[in-house]
Amino acid sequence: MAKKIDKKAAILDAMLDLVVKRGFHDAPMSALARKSGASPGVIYHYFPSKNDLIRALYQRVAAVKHRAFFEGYSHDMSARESLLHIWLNAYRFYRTHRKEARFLDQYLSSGYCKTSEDEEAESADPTVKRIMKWMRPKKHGGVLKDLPPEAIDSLTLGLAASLAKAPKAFSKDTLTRIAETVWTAIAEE
Amino acid sequence: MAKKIDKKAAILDAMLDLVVKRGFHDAPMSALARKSGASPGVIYHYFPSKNDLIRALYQRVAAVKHRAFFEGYSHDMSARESLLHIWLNAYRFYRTHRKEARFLDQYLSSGYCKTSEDEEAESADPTVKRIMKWMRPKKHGGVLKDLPPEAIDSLTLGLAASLAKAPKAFSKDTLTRIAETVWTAIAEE
Amino acid sequence: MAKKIDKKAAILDAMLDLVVKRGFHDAPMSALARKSGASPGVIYHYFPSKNDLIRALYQRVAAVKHRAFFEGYSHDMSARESLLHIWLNAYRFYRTHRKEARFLDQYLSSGYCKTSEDEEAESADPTVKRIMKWMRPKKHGGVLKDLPPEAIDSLTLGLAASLAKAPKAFSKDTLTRIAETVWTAIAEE
Amino acid sequence: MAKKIDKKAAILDAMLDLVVKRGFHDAPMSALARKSGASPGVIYHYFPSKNDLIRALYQRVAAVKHRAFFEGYSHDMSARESLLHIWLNAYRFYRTHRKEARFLDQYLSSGYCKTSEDEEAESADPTVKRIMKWMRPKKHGGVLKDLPPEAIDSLTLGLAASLAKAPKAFSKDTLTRIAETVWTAIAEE
DNA sequence: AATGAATGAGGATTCATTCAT
DNA sequence: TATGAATGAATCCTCATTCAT
Repeated sequence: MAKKIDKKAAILDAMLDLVVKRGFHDAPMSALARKSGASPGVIYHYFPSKNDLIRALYQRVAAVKHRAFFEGYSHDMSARESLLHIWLNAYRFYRTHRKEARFLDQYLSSGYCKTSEDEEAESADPTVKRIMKWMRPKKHGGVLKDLPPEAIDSLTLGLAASLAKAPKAFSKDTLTRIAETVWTAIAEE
Repeated sequence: MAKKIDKKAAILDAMLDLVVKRGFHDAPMSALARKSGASPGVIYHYFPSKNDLIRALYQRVAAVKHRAFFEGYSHDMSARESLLHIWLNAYRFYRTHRKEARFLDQYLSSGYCKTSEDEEAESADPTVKRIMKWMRPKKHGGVLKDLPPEAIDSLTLGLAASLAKAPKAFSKDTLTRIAETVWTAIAEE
Repeated sequence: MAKKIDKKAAILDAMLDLVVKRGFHDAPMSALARKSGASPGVIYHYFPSKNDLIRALYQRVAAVKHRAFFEGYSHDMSARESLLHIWLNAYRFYRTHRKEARFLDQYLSSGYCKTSEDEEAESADPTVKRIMKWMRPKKHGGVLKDLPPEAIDSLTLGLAASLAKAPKAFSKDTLTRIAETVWTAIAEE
Repeated sequence: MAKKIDKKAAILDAMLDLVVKRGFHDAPMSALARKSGASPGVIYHYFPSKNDLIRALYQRVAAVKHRAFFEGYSHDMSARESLLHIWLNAYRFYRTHRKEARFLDQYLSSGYCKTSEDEEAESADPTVKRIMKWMRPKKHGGVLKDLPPEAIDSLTLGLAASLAKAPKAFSKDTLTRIAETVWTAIAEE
């Protein structure tokens, strides 16, 4: 039964690699079989279809990302502390999971996911809910300037993702400085 | 001969639509033929292969985007004015060319382009060169805070692109306010 | 009108080249157009179809070959002289028309010609008829040993064709010696 | 696993038929699939491409031919006996394998084989090497007259192939007589 | 006569998926 | 569970041929 999990994981790993290296177009099941060491037959034993397999991969990656983002986060942090903490976590995740980052980019832009369930799952999480409470403009009960949510997202997590794509990693100091700059820019007062 | 251009354009238009609606995976030439009203044969008369066709589409889109970004820009603008101007142009472009925006996202994340020629062409432009001169940290001869280029890019054009993805358009006032917030955040002093 | 002939000839020349270089499979009209400098349209002005074009080419080649074989032949030669003369002509033709030789090989083995008219035309020639009279076993009124016609053909013209395929040309002396050896082998007495 | 071989063989058989009946041009994979009873998919499971399939067919045919030529041959035969034996074998092979003969003609003249590996394999065989030792002019250590190798080949195997193309088979007596005529013609003394 | 864009059936090949073993 | 041969529709692309100009 450990085997089961291993094989499933191996298949997902191989698909991750494949999609990152060659794109969703040009990621055939035959190549997946070769790469993963699983026969076409077993792949379909574990996943009902290619679509399901890819969605499963997305969910695995999303779960890992979610865990990484909130690692070490505690409810008694201030809004500022929370943001800085999560922001650094995000950078670290994107930096240490470059394949996953590239996969997410592609998955989200490719329209491979037709359903909107994906995000719903995310926003159902109580921790996320709590954070979202103050991660919004003051006039909506939060602590931030009056900026559209898209702007807030882009200026925080979007920035972390962009920075993680740089060829070299940034020092914690640099990152903290940047995070504080951002905080100043978006926080009210 | 006007027809020639028309047909080529029609094919590219149809491919843009197709990729945006269904993704690079699931954008077969047969569907393109149907959509564009061109026979499979002629498509290959105009483009040597599907790859070339997609690259040509990218180049067309990139050229339009480039023109849009610098529309109305003049060399006697101050750094601040330039940024605000281009930033608004970018937002407008992404807003009025949503298909193009989605295509670019997908093209760049899918690895459909293996060559790096694409960006090189962009940065060879003299206007871009001139702007890039001051769009960098003060210590490198620019007017900005000491931030990595990825951060600058994300905080400016990345933000514009994100905002453009919002369901509703923002008023010019809102946009200007956001742009100024950003300027304050990244400009030195 | 000289142009007409030139263009037709250019097309046939190009096809000869094409077939010899790439084979009947892989000799598309598009390549022919490129090579010959004629547009697809004109090719179809001169030849009703690809099949006809190839048959026309065959006929041109066959005619040239026929002329070459009987060049300098005169009716007052003895059987032995005739054979030697024609045999040397054949060798010379295959040697100086290597493309034509390769084309003939291919044309005849490929079944591109479904009709048997091709050979009929040849054997209708009065000169050929006269020669064929004594190029047969004595008991059928000829001057040769009792060998099947296939053997005679192979030992004479077949041999000439084979020799012509050698990398280097043979001297006239060598050829004459070989021809005499053959004559001795197949002539009665 | 016997099935595997069967299917591969069935595919090759069908291709042999196809090429012989319709030529290399006009031997589409679709027709092959129909004829062989294999789906397009499996054909590509067994052979990476049409080219490889045809080369494989050639190699199979060449191997059969090779075996047939040397059937019953023993090293203690005299040169004369060897030649006669192999010559008769050759005739028999071409006579009983007319499709194979036509295929070889076409394969070799069509330039479908670009590689020269094909012949190399043949001449690496030790039996062939041994025979080739005396199948050459006396002055090169053989037992034959001073004739170019092309001539020797044409006068022996070429002749056998030609005879086999005759509508009717020849009696063993006739063949032996012809073989002896040839031997006399090419052997020294 | 000449062009070359246009056609669309047909070519080789791939690929998600199934199924006998 | 696992295999990998088998399927056949769908893919990208070609090619003989036509036709408006």
